[in-house]
Amino acid sequence: MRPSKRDELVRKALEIFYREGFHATGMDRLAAETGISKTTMFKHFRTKEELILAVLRLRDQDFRNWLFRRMQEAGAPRAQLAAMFDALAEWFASPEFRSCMFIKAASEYPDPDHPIHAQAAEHKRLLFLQLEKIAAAAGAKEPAALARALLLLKEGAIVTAHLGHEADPAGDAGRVANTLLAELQV
Amino acid sequence: MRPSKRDELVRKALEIFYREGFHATGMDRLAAETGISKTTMFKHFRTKEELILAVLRLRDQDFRNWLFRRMQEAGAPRAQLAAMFDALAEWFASPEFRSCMFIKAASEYPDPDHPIHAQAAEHKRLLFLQLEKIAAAAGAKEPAALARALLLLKEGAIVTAHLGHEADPAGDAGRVANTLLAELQV
DNA sequence: TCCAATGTGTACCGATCTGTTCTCTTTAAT
DNA sequence: ATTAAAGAGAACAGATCGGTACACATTGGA
Repeated sequence: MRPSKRDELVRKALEIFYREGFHATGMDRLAAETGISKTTMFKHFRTKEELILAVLRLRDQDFRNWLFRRMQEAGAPRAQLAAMFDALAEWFASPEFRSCMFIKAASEYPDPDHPIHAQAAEHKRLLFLQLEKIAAAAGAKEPAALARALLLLKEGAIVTAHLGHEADPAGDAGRVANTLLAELQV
Repeated sequence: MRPSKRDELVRKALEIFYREGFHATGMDRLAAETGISKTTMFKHFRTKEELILAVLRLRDQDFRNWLFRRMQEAGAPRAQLAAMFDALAEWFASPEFRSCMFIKAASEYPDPDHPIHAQAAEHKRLLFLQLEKIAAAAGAKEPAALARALLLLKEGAIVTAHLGHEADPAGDAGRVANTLLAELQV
């Protein structure tokens, strides 16, 4: 199995699903827009659901790699935590930004037992684990609590950036985060 | 025009759309589950989109009425702000909870220019205005900034309650909110 | 060179999508 | 009691849905 076409499909499907939504994007349209034949699509993935799961796996890796790389550039653990909101601000400012793919996936597949919903939840769990580590390295008294608080602000900022009229949700979230970092920490 | 059937339709459609999603719910299935004939549905609403817009208007009123009534029961303005997160905790604990209808609507209609997306955004704006008033009444130095921060926490808690594995997102958000209320205020 | 995997193009399947059209029945107010 | 609006029921339209079948082209390695 040459993986090139498969990867190409997943990557292009990611863009289209992210831009248009899961239910709103049919397999025919996917084939037309990617230039990959339906035959091939269904040879690599038995169902649309399997393709979506592969898309979410790719997005999970891409997003976490991107975010934590950006954070690492900030240097010390505490600065890394604050830098998360700078990274978010960049993301929100990009014209392609259309909220978080996993929030959208959970919205379209609201049943928590659905595999797509579960996979989206797994992404959030992995985010939490990485953030908790950094919070511990930053010397937080309660790393898990700090990580949860920062993630609340992150999710809120994403939703608000997509849905609200606010000028700078990432900045707002970052300011709240900074007061938390000043308090919860040695 | 007797409004009873129309209202009944909107109310039942609200439940089903909220539970199953917008694209995932067809008009035929809506007719079957509500017991209201398709003829009647399309007499009251020319398109599915118009029905969804009516559903969102109803949800906006219901939700804001419910939330701010709960908050008012807490008494003083500052206590009202803190009480928002108690109300959220109740909401999250109810078995019907499936995230925020407006976040879901924006997820399924990602284009900000789409009427459904715009209507969802309007709900968030109205929430902000009401919260800003209470923040001002509570004596906040920057009522708008406080309202934005509290809403970030609220949206984050909603998303996390729906998507995450966390035990008590409303409690987490409430604790962060309390530190903000202690700081930003006289 | 030949083989087998991979891919394309196209037609097709039954189901479902939004929305319409028709006839018939119920209902409420004059 | 009459009338006009409102609703039910069911068939239908054209498009699209996820997914399949089949014949043919391209490719890479032995």
